[in-house]
Amino acid sequence: MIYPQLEQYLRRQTTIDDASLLKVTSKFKPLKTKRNEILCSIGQVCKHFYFINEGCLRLYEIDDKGNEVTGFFALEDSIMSAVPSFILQKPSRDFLVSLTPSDLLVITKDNFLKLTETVPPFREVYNKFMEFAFIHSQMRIYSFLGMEGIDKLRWVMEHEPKLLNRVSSKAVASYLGMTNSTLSKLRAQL
Amino acid sequence: MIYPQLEQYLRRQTTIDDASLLKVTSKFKPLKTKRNEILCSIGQVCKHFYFINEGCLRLYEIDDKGNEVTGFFALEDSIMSAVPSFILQKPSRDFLVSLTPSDLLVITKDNFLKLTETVPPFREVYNKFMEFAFIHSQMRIYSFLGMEGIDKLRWVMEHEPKLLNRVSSKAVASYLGMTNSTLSKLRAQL
DNA sequence: CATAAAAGTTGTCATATGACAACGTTTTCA
DNA sequence: TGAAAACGTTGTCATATGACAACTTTTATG
Repeated sequence: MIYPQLEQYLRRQTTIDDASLLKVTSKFKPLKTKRNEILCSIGQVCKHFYFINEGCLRLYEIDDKGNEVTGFFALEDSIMSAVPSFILQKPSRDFLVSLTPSDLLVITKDNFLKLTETVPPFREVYNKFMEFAFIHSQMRIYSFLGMEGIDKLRWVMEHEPKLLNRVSSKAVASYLGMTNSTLSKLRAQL
Repeated sequence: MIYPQLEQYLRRQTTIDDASLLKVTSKFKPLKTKRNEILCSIGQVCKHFYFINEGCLRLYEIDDKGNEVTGFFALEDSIMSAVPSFILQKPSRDFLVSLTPSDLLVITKDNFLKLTETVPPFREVYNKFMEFAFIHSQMRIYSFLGMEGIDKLRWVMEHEPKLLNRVSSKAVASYLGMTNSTLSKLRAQL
């Protein structure tokens, strides 16, 4: 067991024999990051995928007005990347950063792709990640398009309570599509 | 060539030999729908995936206030389903309907899953569909969370111009997260 | 530990958009 | 074809939220 957390994650997502498991995990390398360390910058082509042992990653853009908009948060025991850039292998429109000091495992894009082609259970894991990511994005669209601010806040409290403890107000606001000060006022309202 | 459009779609998405292609396409059955025909209703567990030869499908929810919120439109030469329900095999929170009379090919969930397990190129096609769907949802989140109405409208005009010709104003408004009347006023502004 | 920078709070004010209603137009289908 | 329903437009009004600023609190770092 080189990386027990990653192994458990893979076994939870799929049925995988020990040989394949080793084939997969051996391609990952440990990486410790600092607070606000940039894993992929705007303009870079993202060449890595990450497994989070501990910590928190954030994917976000800067919109036309210069405001940050958060696309995705990922916490421990999940995988993450600057997905659009990783998939399309085009310059990223997003930053991928570790919000807190994090304990990660990294795999290169080439190794990642080779594994999806040669280890069917790994392809399944990747596919499940995409399914989850899509369903999650759809939930956000449904929840945030119509709702008023106070209801969006309640929605996150109910559906992603961890986030509110782990992430700065500023980042939460950028995730809910409102300004800092509006979030602060809504919180005061309860 | 039983279903030339479907075959072309598959060949465009992946490299697939004729035997596999036949294995896949033979599991689809033609289905003609009327305008506003319901393919999956709220509460139903979605058991099918669809390929669109011609027409337009819409996935939408009814929010707490009774307003429609559109999660996804799909036009010809793409595949679609009530994805969250299909994946999780839980009662759907969405309606999946054909906005216009449509010419579809349908495959059952069981056959679909079997194909993803036994025909690797088909798994790849499904995976690419999920990747596209996720990237598209993320684009909407980035574009719609911060933007004002007029900019959202401009965004769709630029990125999905087909939609505005094919789809009712009401449906577009529910896709942009605004009311009918607001969209109408914004259109008047140009 | 001290200082600066970042984050969060709160207030005022302007405005984009929702709610609602009245009305005209288009579509549906019996 | 004609009646009824659905759709789209436009107006008025109320309000949630953004913009901005002043201030306090927390965090980062030498």
